Amino acid sequence: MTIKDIARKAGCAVSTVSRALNDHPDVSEETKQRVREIVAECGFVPNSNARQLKAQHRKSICVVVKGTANLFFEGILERMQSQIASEGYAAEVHYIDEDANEVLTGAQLAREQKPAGIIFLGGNIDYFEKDFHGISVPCVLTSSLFRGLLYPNLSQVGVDDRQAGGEAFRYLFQNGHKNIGIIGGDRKLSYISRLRYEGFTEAAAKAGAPFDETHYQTSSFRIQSGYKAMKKLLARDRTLSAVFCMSDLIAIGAMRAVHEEGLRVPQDISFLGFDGIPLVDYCIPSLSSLRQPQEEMADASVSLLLRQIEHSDPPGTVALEATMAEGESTLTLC
Amino acid sequence: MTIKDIARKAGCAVSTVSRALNDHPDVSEETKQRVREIVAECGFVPNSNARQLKAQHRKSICVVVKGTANLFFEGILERMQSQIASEGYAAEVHYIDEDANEVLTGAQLAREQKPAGIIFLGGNIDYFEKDFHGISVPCVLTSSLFRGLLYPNLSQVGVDDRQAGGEAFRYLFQNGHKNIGIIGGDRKLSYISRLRYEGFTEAAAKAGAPFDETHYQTSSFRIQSGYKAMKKLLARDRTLSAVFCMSDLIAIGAMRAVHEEGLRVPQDISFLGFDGIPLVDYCIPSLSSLRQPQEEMADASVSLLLRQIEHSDPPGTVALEATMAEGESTLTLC
DNA sequence: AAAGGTGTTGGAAACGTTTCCGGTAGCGTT
DNA sequence: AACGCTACCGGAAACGTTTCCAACACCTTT
Repeated sequence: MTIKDIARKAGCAVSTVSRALNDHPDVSEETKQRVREIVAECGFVPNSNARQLKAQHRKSICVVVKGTANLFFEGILERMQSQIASEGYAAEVHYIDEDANEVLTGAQLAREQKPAGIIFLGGNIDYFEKDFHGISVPCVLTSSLFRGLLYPNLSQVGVDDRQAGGEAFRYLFQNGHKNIGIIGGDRKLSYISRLRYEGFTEAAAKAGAPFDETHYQTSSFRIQSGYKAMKKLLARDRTLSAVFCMSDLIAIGAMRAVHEEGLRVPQDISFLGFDGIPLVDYCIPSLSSLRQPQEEMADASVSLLLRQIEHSDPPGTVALEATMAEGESTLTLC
Repeated sequence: MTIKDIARKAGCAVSTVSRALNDHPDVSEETKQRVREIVAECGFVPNSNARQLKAQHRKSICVVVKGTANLFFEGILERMQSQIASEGYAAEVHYIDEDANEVLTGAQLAREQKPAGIIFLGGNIDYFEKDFHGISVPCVLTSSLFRGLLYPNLSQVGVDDRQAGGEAFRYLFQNGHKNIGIIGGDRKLSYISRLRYEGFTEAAAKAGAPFDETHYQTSSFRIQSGYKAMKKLLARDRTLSAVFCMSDLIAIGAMRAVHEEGLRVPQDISFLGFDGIPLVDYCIPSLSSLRQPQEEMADASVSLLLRQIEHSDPPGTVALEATMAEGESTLTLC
């Protein structure tokens, strides 16, 4: 079933059918009506490959997500999907491995599929200048605020992770915690982990309570990994009064580890998570968390991208703030 | 940059370049080599629209997921992605609204994009005969085992929900629970909820402990919804000794509600979840759950679909079993 | 020397759209 | 009667591939 068949049935030329379907002004209302009827009757849908081949671009936005089964990204994604759809674009989600190169994936997508734009959700994003050579697709990086990426078409949306790290320290410190542990990503590989760490330690130094390096435990951002990391941390030092976890799932795993060791949260040890996924309110005890504004991140990403696509606006940067959402997992000591 | 440019640079015809790129046997090794070098040098990637337009089909599999931010589907999806990728197909994930018509979405996808196959993950799946009229794309429904769908190209993968419902009852009953509540989906709309409910009540009747209808509380499968449902259930009857929740997230929300009402899990009230997402092991207390085999579901779905696609095998049905994963949330009364 | 086979290549059609360009009919104006 | 204008429509080229068919060179067989 092609446009040709429709043309034959309607007794007109293919070009007329095409114009009718695209609501072109120079085809009579009568003909349009007839074409539309036949199309509806046959359940005809234009072939998108042919359409896009001709158009040389596609009205679709690719979202490259690094890592799965992570309620934080899911929340953002959900919102992005609906925003993208409401603008008349198709959203295509591509999940990639934790350790895959997201920029390369993006570059391949750009060359092969020619989407109207790409959103990188999460990930570490390096090598932009190398892999994106010769590509000029509008992109948004929704993760953190990087410097010196050298790709001229890249917008950025994210919270200020360094500031959030400082916020984490100040919150715990103001509640009387001096002996604090951190569970986060590998600071050599994960830029956001490095930023949050730096923000935290700088605030600590400023407060005259320098962070003890041995209290940093590297972990992935998964729940199992948080559990294991906490066990290791406890094996080294059982006197910690609080732990800052760089994701809520890490914190949930860590709280379980603490529970199994016979310690209570928050009486014996306090926890502070990061992201503010809906789950934090339903943990027992509910988890204090630095909430990243998921909706705003999604909205800002989509609107930046669309402005780049539709009005050729230059790429922009939207810096948001992580806000403290207090739960029951942090004890006030003093 | 098209195949034409490559041909010009290589000093041969476009057809030769095409054959070289597809590793056709009747082009000399020497020419292939030359073409490959030029392609690599220019970073050329063939236009997938043109390719697919010619091929009349795409080497890609669409996955239609109903509902987001649900760790159960995410786990399956993750596995599916890797299986699909390892078979050389591209996986395209399309999330749709909780209340959208997934079959219609699938039909549209089939007609517009012509994927090699479609996997429906979750959802209620109705109207197949109506919406899929005239379409013949291999499909798999990964959710539950339905009857009478009337689409000849549909495979099914899922656990036996009716049996699992019975299993849920027997587990709680054997542990001495007589006064049991259920939180699940709307049985009029959600087929899996109906099946699980029927399995449960039939087993209850058989055991001589018929289920009290007023102990069924309708909910969506989200955590917030589970929380609210449990509050309602408690308002009606505080003497329940156990609650069977049709998803783990419902159970987590419900346990929080119970906690806020000053009851303890499992001493005052026991919980049994459904799905067996990784999170259940990290709850406090850890959640007993009827585990659906995520990996097997993903593997079976992909392999059924591929057999339909590649060998035109007839669609099949894979019935799996939900297995009890005991946690700390159920108390043995006797 | 003619015929046939093999290995390699080029030309051209085809996939299903969109869009440019030109054409026709009907009408009013000069 | 000739002209221009508008409204509508058809033909054909083009998008970037793949693939069928024909062509050619070279070698082997008769």
